Amino acid sequence: MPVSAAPPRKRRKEARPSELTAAALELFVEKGFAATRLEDIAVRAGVSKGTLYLYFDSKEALFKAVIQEGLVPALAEAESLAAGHAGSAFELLQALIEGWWRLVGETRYSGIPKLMIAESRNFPEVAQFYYENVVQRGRALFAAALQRGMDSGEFRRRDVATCIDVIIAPVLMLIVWRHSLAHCLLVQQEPRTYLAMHLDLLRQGLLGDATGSP
Amino acid sequence: MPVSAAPPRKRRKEARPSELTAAALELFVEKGFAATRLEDIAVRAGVSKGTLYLYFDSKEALFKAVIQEGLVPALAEAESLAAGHAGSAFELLQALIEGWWRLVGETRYSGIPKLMIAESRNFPEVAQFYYENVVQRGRALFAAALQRGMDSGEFRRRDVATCIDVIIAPVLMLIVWRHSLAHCLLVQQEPRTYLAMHLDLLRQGLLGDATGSP
DNA sequence: TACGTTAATGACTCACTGGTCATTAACGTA
DNA sequence: TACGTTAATGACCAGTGAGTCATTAACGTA
Repeated sequence: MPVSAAPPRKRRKEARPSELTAAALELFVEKGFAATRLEDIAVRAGVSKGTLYLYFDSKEALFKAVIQEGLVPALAEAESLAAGHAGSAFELLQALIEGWWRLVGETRYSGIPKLMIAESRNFPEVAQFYYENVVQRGRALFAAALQRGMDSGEFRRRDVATCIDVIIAPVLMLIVWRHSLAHCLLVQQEPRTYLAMHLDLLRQGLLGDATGSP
Repeated sequence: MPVSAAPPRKRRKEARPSELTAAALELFVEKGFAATRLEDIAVRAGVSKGTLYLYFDSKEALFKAVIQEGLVPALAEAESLAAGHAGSAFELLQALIEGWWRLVGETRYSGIPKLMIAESRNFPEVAQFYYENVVQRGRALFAAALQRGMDSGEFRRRDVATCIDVIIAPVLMLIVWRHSLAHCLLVQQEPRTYLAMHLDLLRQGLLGDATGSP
């Protein structure tokens, strides 16, 4: 009887890839691409390093898979959410921010923006993909809401593209913050309070005279 | 006569450290800590790797020096700028954001927030330093402006701590964006336009009834 | 000019990790 | 139960890069 027997192997071809990308996401977000060891990813996924190479050609291929799977589903859901919305433009904006928090902020995928910020310049192709398939689609979602509000006179007229980025920044910063400095500080700000404040300021900032003075 | 003579050495004990931290800052911001080679830093600073070790004990020590020198002087300048300001609270806010852009956004130090976002969790001690000596001091600057505006009735009453973070987020995001995704896209947004939009939305969001309805 | 001090160098070491592959064993099937 | 397929393993290899140190040469001084 061996003192410490190796745990019995399991053959789970179907489940491995997603378990590996899940483990990789966590570690890439925490440490960054270069500082993450494949060995650690494998261990976290409950396999050996060799197994990882059955499913991914290289460390970089694994990284690409993590980004490609990451936010695209959440975005699709957000798009259908927006399509089925019936309230005012501001309520839609509110729903989008709320949805962003529920679909991304509270999930493990909230780490992806931090990861892309850190690694964009090391992986321009991945950055390109992320820009086209996440950033632009996310912007379009907010842009539609803004445009609708301006056309109906609910919002003041402003440059939509610029306006979007200003509106999204606090929402993005919130999750980036929680995955970076906040992790070392135990000074957890309450996310809902923060988002409510953002919407409160926004309500006054967007609503108004409707004259569209530039 | 040697075909390719090594360039003559120069003895410049005083200048080396700052040249090394400058080179290190650029490369750490671009690639991250782990993916940056000390050899590359040395070459960019015009010295050999051995020389680097005359001035810094280790790669991590160099990193700490980069962060510690980085934003502290700019912050001191911003503090004196705020102390000498005489206009309305909103004008002070405007001046702070303008100053932030001039003193940080347009300099090489604008990369530091991106760097800290990427590396905080790998260097909790450095994160702690950064939080206490940069984040908190920066917040205090904005907090004073906000508090003044609320006390005088210029701004609506809101929770100052939360409000600050919402206000700072777009300003921070602007420079983070420029050091990450924007670098791969050539889709350069005009920073001044963006900041003007932020202030425009803010003016409406902060100013108002002064009744302080929560 | 000759000499001593020390800034600067770059070849070297060694630990580490991405990637490989021969071997092992889990599981379905006959 | 016996056997074949293939998922899984982990020892191994090779390239890389942080950190060292004996040697070199710049510069101030006598």
